Amino acid sequence: MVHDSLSIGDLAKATATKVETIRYYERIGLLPTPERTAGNYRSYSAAHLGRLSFVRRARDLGFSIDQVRDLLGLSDQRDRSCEAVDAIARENLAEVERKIRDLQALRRELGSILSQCGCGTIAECRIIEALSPTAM
Amino acid sequence: MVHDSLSIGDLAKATATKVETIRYYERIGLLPTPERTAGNYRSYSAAHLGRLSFVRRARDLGFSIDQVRDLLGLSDQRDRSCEAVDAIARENLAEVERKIRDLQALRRELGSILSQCGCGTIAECRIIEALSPTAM
DNA sequence: TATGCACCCTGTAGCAACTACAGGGTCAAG
DNA sequence: CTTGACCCTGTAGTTGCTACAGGGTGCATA
Repeated sequence: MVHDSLSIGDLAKATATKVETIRYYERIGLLPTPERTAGNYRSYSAAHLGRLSFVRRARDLGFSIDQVRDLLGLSDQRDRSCEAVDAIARENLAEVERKIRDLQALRRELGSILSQCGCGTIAECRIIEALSPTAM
Repeated sequence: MVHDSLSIGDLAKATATKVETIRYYERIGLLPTPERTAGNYRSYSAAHLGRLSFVRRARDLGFSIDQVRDLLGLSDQRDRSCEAVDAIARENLAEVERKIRDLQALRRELGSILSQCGCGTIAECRIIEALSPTAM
């Protein structure tokens, strides 16, 4: 591992992201501006790869860009006051736990649809109930 | 429970949704067109409430409108062929399980940030690693 | 050496999924 | 009978991408 630098296309492939999306994240300050080659090509490191992977997964889990920024801030600004970090972490933890519960309910329901299947029609589908307020 | 009909504002409050968003969902066919009162106000039932709750939660979990439509289809069209339903359920189950794994990794990391806190600064933050490809 | 071809660059415009008015009607309370 | 909270339709703006247009880079290969 002497010069493990990635082109924007490599990074895009490695993270299943569109090249345009990476440039967009750079423009809005979610990814740091990378080095440039002699020919003005962006040149990324493993750190960029890790950060972009995180962003993509967090976005896929339904966090907004601003929430992702907060989460990234937890690792970026470790010289920040502990109270601020704690508040962000605590808030996000509660949301993460709620999402896990919702997804587990959805998984149960999808699983039961699959186990009913192999017959003709669905006996009784409770998929809407799975994510309804009473299932909290 | 004789006449449990809700105004659009009631429904909005009950599901933490903007009134405009509910009308938007109706326009794109995600919510059925409700009854109208004499004064042309939308009048919703408990079924609408359940459906909208489901939509909001699924959206919050990172599913696209089209994916939500598919999931709703699982409960709406129970006369559909079993193979189609099975395919949709199976595909979504895999995605749900991946999201649960990602959220659990994120929860672990947020939890460890909180347990470290109460001191001065963060010892070592692995929040990015929590959602990096190797954590799969 | 040149000439593809795949890739990169900076724009800018379009799309998805809301969100926020503008301009006006409905209705229960006082 | 009017005032304020709510509702209506319609359209324009915002967020988070996504897709070109018009052009440069760089390597293989004829």
